[in-house]
Amino acid sequence: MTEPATAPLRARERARAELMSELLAAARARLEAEGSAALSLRAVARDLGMASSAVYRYVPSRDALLTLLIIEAYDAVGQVAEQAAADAREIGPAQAWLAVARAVRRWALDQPYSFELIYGTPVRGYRAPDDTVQSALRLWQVIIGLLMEAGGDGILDPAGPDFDPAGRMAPEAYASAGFTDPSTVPDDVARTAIRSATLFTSLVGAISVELFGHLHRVAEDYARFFDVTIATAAAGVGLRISLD
Amino acid sequence: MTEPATAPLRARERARAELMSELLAAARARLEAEGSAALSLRAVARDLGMASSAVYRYVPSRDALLTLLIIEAYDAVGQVAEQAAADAREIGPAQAWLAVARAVRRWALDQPYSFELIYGTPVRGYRAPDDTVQSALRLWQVIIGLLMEAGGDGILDPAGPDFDPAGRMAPEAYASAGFTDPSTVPDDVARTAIRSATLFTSLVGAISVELFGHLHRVAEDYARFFDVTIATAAAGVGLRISLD
DNA sequence: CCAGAACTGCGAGCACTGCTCTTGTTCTCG
DNA sequence: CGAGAACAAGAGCAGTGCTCGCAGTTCTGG
Repeated sequence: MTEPATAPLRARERARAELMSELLAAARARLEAEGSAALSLRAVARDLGMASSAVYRYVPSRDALLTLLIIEAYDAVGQVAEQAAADAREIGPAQAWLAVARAVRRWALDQPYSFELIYGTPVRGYRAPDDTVQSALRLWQVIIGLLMEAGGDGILDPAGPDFDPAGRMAPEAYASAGFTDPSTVPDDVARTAIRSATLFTSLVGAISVELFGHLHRVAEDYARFFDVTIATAAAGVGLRISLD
Repeated sequence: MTEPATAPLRARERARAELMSELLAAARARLEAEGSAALSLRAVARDLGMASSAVYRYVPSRDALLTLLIIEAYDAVGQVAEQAAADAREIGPAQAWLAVARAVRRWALDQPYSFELIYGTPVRGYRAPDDTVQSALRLWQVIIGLLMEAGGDGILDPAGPDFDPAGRMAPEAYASAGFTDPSTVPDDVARTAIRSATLFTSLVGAISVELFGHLHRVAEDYARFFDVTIATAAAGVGLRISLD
């Protein structure tokens, strides 16, 4: 009675929204604690003190719940990268990339199960719905931004092979940059796209390898090894990072 | 009566060994078909026409069965790498590395679930027993061998940062090369070790990123992108690969 | 040769999972 | 107020890993 028109059905909706966020919080807690494989809908229901069947009023399936957590994770890592890039604006794109990479690694080490959720083995039978790509793109855009800036500064001098500039990336990759017709994409933009993918790969690779235990008894100082790996890959695309 | 001394208990042992290999074959088949998460001991038992409880006479747990498959997978990928390196002996270490990387990628694409099993998210609650490291090392040794060869040829001219040569790798890493005292490891060997880790990281990273769907709508020609990524990383450690 | 030990397989059962369906309750809105 | 939507709970199904007791088989040593 207090609110007109738009508000009448708020009571229930608010309860729903509240429970939904509690549900997500509980799910995230279990995820961080035990990993995605052990995330059980029944356990989350118990945490909330409700029957497991009731949870299905809010989430259509366990996979859907995971999808929500995946989006959260993509956003979290994207936000971390954006923040790191913003903080490092003055030290130049090469050192900024190192800062971003370190921040992402830090995030991954702090919440390994969230990292696994998005960059590890995909959940079986799971195909990423389009809801996730928007969030997944945030990290990419940070990388591309840094490369564009470096290109503008004339810093880029790749040590690796110089790539065919056109036709190697998917058209959608350019669409987000505003190029509706792939044939109009300038060569340097195309090159930037490929290079960004290489940087992305080295970042995910370096963290995965460390987090999944493949450096066990191989490297000793993981942080240092990470820096070296990132710097090496960056050098390949023309970003010269100086370490310490 | 036919065989003396050593052979009398063969009947049982042979049956056991035979069933064990059938069991592994069935498990591998299910793994390749549906992935490690869906690998159920009961299903394997059904495939063999025996009760699930009987399987526990041969394998102590599901995780132990996975461990066996993990070792098989490590050996398979190691064997693939060794073969590729042997076949490419004449084209020089740089191009040989490209050939090895391509062969490993091919293997991963052909049996993605096996790749995931060893280089994807580790199975929850699972800690690799020492049985696996021996097999896991085979791929490393191929990489190190190629780098040593390249170092001997004087090809290496890293574009990336020049690493501190000593103290960065774990002592065990050198032990396998015969250096019991890490302080006696020559600088160039230490550098080779770090570089091998970088190459390894780029290889695993490039395959993971492709296989786990992160290039979806980003790259178009995955094989080409893979080559570029490998060549870029290789350039960072001084291996100059030329792509056709 | 044959008794006892070791090995092998089976079925039932426990606790857990995702998910569905039915029943009953509560809220909302015309 | 009263119809209908939204909600919560419980039972139940099919599946999982794993354990235990019971039965048969095979090997081994006296």
